[in-house]
Amino acid sequence: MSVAHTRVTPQAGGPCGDDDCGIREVLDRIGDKWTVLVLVELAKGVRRFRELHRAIPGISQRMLTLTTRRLCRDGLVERTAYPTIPPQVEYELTAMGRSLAESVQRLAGWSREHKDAMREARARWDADHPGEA
Amino acid sequence: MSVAHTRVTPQAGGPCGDDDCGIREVLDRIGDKWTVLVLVELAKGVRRFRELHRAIPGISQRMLTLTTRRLCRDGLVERTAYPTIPPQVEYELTAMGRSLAESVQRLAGWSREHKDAMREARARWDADHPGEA
DNA sequence: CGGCATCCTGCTAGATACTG
DNA sequence: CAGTATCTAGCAGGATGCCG
Repeated sequence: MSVAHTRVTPQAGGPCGDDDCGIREVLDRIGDKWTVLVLVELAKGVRRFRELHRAIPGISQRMLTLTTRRLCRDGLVERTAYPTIPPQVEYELTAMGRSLAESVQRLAGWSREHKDAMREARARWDADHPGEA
Repeated sequence: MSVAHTRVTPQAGGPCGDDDCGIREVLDRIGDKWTVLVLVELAKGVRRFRELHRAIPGISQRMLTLTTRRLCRDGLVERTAYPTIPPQVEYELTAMGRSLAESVQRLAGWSREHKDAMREARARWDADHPGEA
């Protein structure tokens, strides 16, 4: 994801000008390591910070904070903080966020359908190309 | 996108075990900086190396080579080399590759539909949060 | 033309420690 | 509990030069 994405600066009307620029735009948002996982978890319902943290094994507090913040900034997630003690913060998908989560899950569907075929293709390729790391 | 993705090691049956693992799998393949652009360009038809290079502004030879190779390895692209002089290599989507390109373009559609809404959301957020980089 | 090898850099994200 | 701050490493990706 973001993948160090130093914007591709697609000049309008250029070769890739019309149909792929949109793609890079989404990928700059969901292409990173954690965003989709948060998205999918929130698609199941409202979640507190801690709950997200536990639901997504391996994510650090820092990355969860950064990821949720970016999602909020883009209007995909709504953050509600209750000034209780101890503090309590709830995250919830917005309508747009739910819509994105759906699209993303459709892509996940593709992945599940073709996972085996890809695994086989890779095995075949690796067999034919012995000199690979 | 590969995004330095050090595999999330999702234990089966875990909290995110069922519906997101598939997502990471695709994103590990299309989440990087160039894959989707190549995919989309090839969706338009057979392309030679040079043609791809010109069609995707900003990509380096190295990254184009790496990207096409990964796509070949995964069975999404077929590579045909003609041993002419000078050499000539053609790239073409496989059936699976076309199917993925379609899914990806649907996601791009989402992006185009919501681009403005996200831009506005971001503007609003930035206005409300002055202390940001 | 198409591709590989090498070096170098900047960003992403992990680890750790500290606050309200 | 829900963050923030800092420091660091590792890798993606850019630039350049050579080969068949």
